[in-house]
Amino acid sequence: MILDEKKRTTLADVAVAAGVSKMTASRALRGAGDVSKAKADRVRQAAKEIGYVGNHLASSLSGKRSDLIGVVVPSVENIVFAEVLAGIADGIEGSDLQPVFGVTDYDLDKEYDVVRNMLSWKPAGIIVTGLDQSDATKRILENADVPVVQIMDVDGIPVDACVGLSHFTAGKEMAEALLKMGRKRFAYVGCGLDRDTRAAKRLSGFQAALSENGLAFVATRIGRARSTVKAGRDLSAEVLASHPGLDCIYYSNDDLAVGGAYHCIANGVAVPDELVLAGFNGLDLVDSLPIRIATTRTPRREIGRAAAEIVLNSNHGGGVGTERRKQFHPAIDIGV
Amino acid sequence: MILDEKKRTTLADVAVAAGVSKMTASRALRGAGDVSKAKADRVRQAAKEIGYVGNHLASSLSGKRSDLIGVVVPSVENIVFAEVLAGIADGIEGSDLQPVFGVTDYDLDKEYDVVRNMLSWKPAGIIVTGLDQSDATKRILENADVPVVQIMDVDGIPVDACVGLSHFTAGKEMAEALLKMGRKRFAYVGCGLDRDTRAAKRLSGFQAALSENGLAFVATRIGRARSTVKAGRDLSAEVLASHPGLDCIYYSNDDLAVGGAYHCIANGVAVPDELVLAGFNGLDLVDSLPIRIATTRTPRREIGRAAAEIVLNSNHGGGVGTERRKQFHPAIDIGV
DNA sequence: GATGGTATCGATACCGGTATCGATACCAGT
DNA sequence: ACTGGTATCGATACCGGTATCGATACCATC
Repeated sequence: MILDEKKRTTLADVAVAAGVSKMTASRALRGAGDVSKAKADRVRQAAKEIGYVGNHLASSLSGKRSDLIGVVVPSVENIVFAEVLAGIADGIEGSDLQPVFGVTDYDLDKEYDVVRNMLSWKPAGIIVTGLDQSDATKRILENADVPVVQIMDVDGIPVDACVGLSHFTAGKEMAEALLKMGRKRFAYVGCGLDRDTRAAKRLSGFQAALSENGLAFVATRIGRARSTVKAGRDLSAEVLASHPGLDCIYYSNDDLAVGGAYHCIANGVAVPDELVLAGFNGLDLVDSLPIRIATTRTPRREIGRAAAEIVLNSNHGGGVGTERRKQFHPAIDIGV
Repeated sequence: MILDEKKRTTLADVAVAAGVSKMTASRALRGAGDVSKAKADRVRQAAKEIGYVGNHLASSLSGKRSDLIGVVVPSVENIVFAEVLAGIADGIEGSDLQPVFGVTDYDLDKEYDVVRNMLSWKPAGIIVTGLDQSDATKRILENADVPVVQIMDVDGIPVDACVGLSHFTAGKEMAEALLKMGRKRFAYVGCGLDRDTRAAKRLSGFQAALSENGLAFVATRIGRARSTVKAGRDLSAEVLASHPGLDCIYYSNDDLAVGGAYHCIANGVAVPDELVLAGFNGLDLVDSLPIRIATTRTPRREIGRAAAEIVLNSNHGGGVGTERRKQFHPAIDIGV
């Protein structure tokens, strides 16, 4: 069987078909200069006819960078990061960049491995979650000669560029808003704070606002499990049982807060009159909840898109013009 | 400044440091045979000392396949696919494969482009959602000489391998369970059925069971928007207003069903006594809902993991031994 | 001692593109 | 006619690994 050769068509095939050299074909297809319009058209035509698809591996190896864009997130199950991914997908739409992702499980050593591994693809850019990597990770990022965008957080010094919001401020502003509503007896419910440094920053911002007003948390419940609706429901039940008279619970995020809402609905706790629940993120499922809870609306998708655009610009125009620090100022929704 | 050379260390550096040839170093680091234990140790030692990290692009270009595993999903915002991604991440853990993802937005043409583009990375495998790609897409998948795993669905003929469940059966079994509860006046609420063929399969399974029992949907509401909690809430309100006396609503998925639940809670509709709500997927947020709704619990994470393992096996052992069709039989949760 | 087999290693040719630089042609200016 | 500049193209050397195959050494067997 001589027919049905499995071999993919290569640039050389295109060149032969168009009657030019490989180099000219390469230039024509990339839109690089130094090709006459006539030949460029012939090349494009030939490529289309024989169904040529470039080999990304070859061009990436040869060229300075690849068409891959590395995305490092702590978890993909968390809808927040899924939405960030969606934003990134939006941002690179039409640019033939492709996202590769790595998951760290909030583990700094794993993060180092993932980043290191990612860099060996010579990505066009790398987007990592948070500003608080280990020193070793930051070092390889700095030396990598690749645009680095740290996302979600801006409370700190970025390696290169960062896009996100101040979690300290977010926590503080939420506390101030709740204080203005007249709330006085606060509890805090959170999960995984030792690993999620952004949640910890929100907490300290919240606490700062409380102590400025001579207050402090009446109760604190920090779970070690993942942040889930179920965990929120359980922890809320515990804290409400052990500390009667609370008038507000601040959660480390919406998932937990929704769990709290479920508990209140099931047990007839009047929300928000008797008790105000406050989360963080402004997820879809919060909006349609039969009761209203407070939350900070984070622009997840926009953050992803902005990060992708920074990478794009860095590759396109040399990256000098781009903003190195893009801070969003999320709105607070008090829940009526 | 001669120091601080940006150049990454390469395999040649390792070879020199270990006093062997590039080829021997390559073999030692990969664990390929034909290397004495003494030299292999020396190479590994040298690699560690100079901090060598292999260049994936070069090895991928040279080798038969890359260390990339392509994942094509219709959407990443949908928590269902995010969980599948998490399962894939689980499955490839420890295998130095990295997932690249492409998003199709349920668009067949875009799917073709994404798949085609993905294949040009010579991935170690490609995981695509669903069995119902366009003919052109199926053709390039067949000819690609790459393990292909189609996920979520098994109602049809896979290109290569598939992992998932029968959506027709899932719909049918749910209907049968609800009929057994004595429900008689059914409504259907769904979104995006024209593009989500699996939801459409569930619907026809459900209808098949109904007509076997001499019944049919009293009302049907098909939205064109994305499946969101909000859409579910709105559509539920509509259908309940226009068709009083319904005793069960089947939704195309849990997101919509949760929206329905929110509507019922807010409007005092007794669930499940007066009205049973049935969704699909068994999401986290359904479990902790203050009222109980019916759902089919799909093993999303397991599907992802199984798909990754099929790819892994195909690369490892030649892939002959692996199962080509893995069907899960999801449990139905009737919601008390 | 000749022969055959196995274990170990390295030289060389790729993989499929891109960067670089020199060659050629054509035009304007003097 | 000669020089200089620009536009266009191609030959060649990589990019950093892996596949292939031949060379060498060492041992057992006859």
